[in-house]
Amino acid sequence: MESKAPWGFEKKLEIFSDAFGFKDLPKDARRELSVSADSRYYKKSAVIFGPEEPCRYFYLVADGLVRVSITSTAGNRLTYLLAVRGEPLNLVGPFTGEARLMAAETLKETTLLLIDREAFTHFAFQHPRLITAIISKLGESLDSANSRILDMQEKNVDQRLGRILFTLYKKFGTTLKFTSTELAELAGTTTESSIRALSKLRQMGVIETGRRNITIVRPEAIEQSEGNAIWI
Amino acid sequence: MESKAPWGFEKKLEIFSDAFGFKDLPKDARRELSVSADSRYYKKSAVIFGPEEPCRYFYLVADGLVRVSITSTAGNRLTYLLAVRGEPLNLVGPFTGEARLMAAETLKETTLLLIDREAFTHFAFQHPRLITAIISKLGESLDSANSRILDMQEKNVDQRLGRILFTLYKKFGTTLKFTSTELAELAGTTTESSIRALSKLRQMGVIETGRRNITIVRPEAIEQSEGNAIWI
DNA sequence: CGAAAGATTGATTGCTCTCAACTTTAGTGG
DNA sequence: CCACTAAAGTTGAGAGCAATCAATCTTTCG
Repeated sequence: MESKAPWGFEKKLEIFSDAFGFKDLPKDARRELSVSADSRYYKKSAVIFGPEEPCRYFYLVADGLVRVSITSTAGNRLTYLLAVRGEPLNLVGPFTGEARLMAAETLKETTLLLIDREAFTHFAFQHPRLITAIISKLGESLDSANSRILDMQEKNVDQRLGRILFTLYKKFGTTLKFTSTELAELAGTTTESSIRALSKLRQMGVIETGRRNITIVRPEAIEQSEGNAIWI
Repeated sequence: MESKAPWGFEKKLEIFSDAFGFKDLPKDARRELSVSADSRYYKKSAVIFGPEEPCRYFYLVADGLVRVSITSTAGNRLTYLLAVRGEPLNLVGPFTGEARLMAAETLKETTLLLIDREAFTHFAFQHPRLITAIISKLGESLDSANSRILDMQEKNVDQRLGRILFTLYKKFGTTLKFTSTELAELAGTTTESSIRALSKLRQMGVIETGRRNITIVRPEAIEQSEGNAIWI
């Protein structure tokens, strides 16, 4: 586990050298960013930003796990992104400054790198590659969201949950530390339905389950043949 | 109806002076674009680009109506954007050049302005305002898509169709020239269910219906109180 | 006038949400 | 260290919505 102390220049540089959109930038540019970025420690279940909240910083996960989600007026939460080391939380906010629907909170102890939004956009405009990476990532997210809409329409809960598990498997490996409720918020269903779907997969020997713990035993059984990938 | 002849400089400039993301650019910049843009005429129901097709141009609607949609392997189509004069069809493609899931086809006779993708991105990188507009628009689309996922989960067909009708009303006015199938593809349901929902609204005196024709009589009856807007 | 597109209605089925009750596990304060 | 409590997991029963299948009718257009 990383310490709560502020991160030094070298450690910050290491993140940027390894992170989405930044790794391909010239070293000088990454140094520049490392200087202007502050690290901030969050304990588990801490709120990073809420919906309707104007954007002040660009956030990059340095260590830990962050859930980015939107919540409907009816109270249903849709998890949109589970961000790990090297992933940004808000690609749009820095450019507009405006509030969106999204909220971000930590699912583990987490350290973020923060860059003042104006400083970030000023930097980005000088680096077309970064802009391209941002737009490309937004495009992927859009494709992913649209695929999820189609899934809601034509796939049943079992299939949606299978897709979610496979996506998580690719991102986190065979051991998934999530509750049934968290999976439900990814699959767009209820906790009960997600438990029932997990139950079937357990009986088929595809997964093993424990409290806050799912092990993928036979990933090939839930592999998605179709294109339409989902990113989480 | 616009002619099939190529558009002259002045008419192209007029579009850019009136279009999303471009209207705030300096006049010289808009002139420059008008020179590099070609106009192209499409008849009704023509395919502009298909899925899995690499991107060669940036497209802007000069006149007409274009549907941008994705189709699942099961054959269900989800309409993602109904683009009218001044709206772009593909904000991401020009930057990545890669194929996405989307397809675009005309719903009316349509004229598009095409800009070679490299020329467009080169131009965009020189105009931060345009970049900001693009990223902002992608953010809105993402919020819209996520709202639609939540709607699929917690709203019934009647409510979803009401929201679609109200959104179309704001964009096109009281007279909507769409089939029940097209509405179904917007609301994420089947043609039959969309007809049944329309039927209820007709009986309540909210709309009047005809072949390929819906008139919104009492828009306030379907006005959405909640935030979570949808853009189409 | 024939054919295709669009609109409509009915009947049936099944999925999944909801509500409810209960068990198990982990964590915490006395 | 134990009792208590909250979180998480589990299962069952019931109800309702909407997809599906099927049949029919109307309108438009070549």
